[in-house]
Amino acid sequence: MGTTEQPQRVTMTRAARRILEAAERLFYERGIHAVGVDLIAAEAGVTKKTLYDRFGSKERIVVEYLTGRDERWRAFLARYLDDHLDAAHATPEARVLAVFDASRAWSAEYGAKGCSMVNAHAEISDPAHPAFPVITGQKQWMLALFTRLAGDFAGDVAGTDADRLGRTLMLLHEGALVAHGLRVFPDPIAHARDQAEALLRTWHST
Amino acid sequence: MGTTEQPQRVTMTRAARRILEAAERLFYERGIHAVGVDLIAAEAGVTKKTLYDRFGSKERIVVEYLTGRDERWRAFLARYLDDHLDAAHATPEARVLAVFDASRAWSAEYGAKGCSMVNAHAEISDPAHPAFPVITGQKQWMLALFTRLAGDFAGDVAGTDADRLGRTLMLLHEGALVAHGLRVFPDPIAHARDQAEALLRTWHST
DNA sequence: TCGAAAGTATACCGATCTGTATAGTGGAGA
DNA sequence: TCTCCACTATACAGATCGGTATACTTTCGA
Repeated sequence: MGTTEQPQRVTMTRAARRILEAAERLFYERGIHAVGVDLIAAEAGVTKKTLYDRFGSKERIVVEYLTGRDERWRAFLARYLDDHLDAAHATPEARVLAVFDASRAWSAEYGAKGCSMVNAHAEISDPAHPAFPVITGQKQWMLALFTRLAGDFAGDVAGTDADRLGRTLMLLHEGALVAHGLRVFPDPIAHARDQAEALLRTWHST
Repeated sequence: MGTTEQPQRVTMTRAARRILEAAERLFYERGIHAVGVDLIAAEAGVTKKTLYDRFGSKERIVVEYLTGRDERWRAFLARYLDDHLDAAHATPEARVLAVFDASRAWSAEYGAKGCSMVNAHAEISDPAHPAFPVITGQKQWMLALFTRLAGDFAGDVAGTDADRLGRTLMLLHEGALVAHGLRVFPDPIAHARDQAEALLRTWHST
């Protein structure tokens, strides 16, 4: 083994990008198992040889799909907060509500079928699947985010109150994504935002 | 066409029941597209001929799986409320919280991977699929249930307040099911219950 | 200029997919 | 007793699955 092996990294050529774009759209809209590699290659205008030269396996494309979407969401959120909050003077309340606003904007454009992580988890049963940590990692990251923001708001000593509030915000947000994807009622993320606002208003009296 | 056609109804023989039981378990644990009819037949200890004689198609088994699970959940809930509430004297608060308690008990036993409707929706893209109304119907039923209970609690004139509260309870509950399936944090349904309790306590001051 | 990398085109592999065909068995009711 | 009917057993059809092989072309930087 003279050369350094790097079986992990994908060389992101132009064709690879088109493949990933097609896969992201198809996986999200139709589900992972319902989409074959032949269809992905065809939609990307690429031969299967190229697809396997770049990614090596379908499983790999799935992992890349989920990590890519997660990264784009986090970048979208960071930019949204930058654009809509005065970093120095924004209140803790405003920060929390801005997350819901960002999620609403994201979902309106890219989230017609709800959360891609939840949907992927429905299709992946094996916890040893390489996509599993991506899915759970995204949820843990969101929970940590809400908990941190809740800590800024609640300002208690032990942090248990921040945990409680963070988890409640997480549930409201997660429920809103599901309700959005399933069209349970109109604009559920806006409703979640309003209820988060009311929750923060009355929080210290619980 | 002398005989009355009834292509809808499935004759529920003993073999059909075993097929459905196997399908329910496999579909829920591994996903719908990941499970083939050969596997279902094998797990049920039945030949494929019998499977197709009873159900006619895999799609039909999927519909029967979802409707069956929905019916069982509603029966479970009704029985739970009967057993844990004094029908005549239970307060509106207690009724709402009992729904969360029932959901927690159900999920502990049958809901390790979250909501089967949400998971099925992740795999079914076509709104014309016969399973679609089953999925959306279950969510609408739950929303109507929460809204009705919220109406008993809020007791306003126009019902808009009941709608608001019902939707919030729906989001909390839906989020808890997702968090439970993804193991985002321990016992999210109990947390949702506690937060619903706090929400009802402070509701009239919003 | 020349060689490596990235790409196309096409054909193929074995496995698995949903669904069907044929032939036969066992039991229960009229 | 005879006739449905639910069932087993096995084989097969045609399509699609993920993945590979062979041969050729394009692009581009050292």
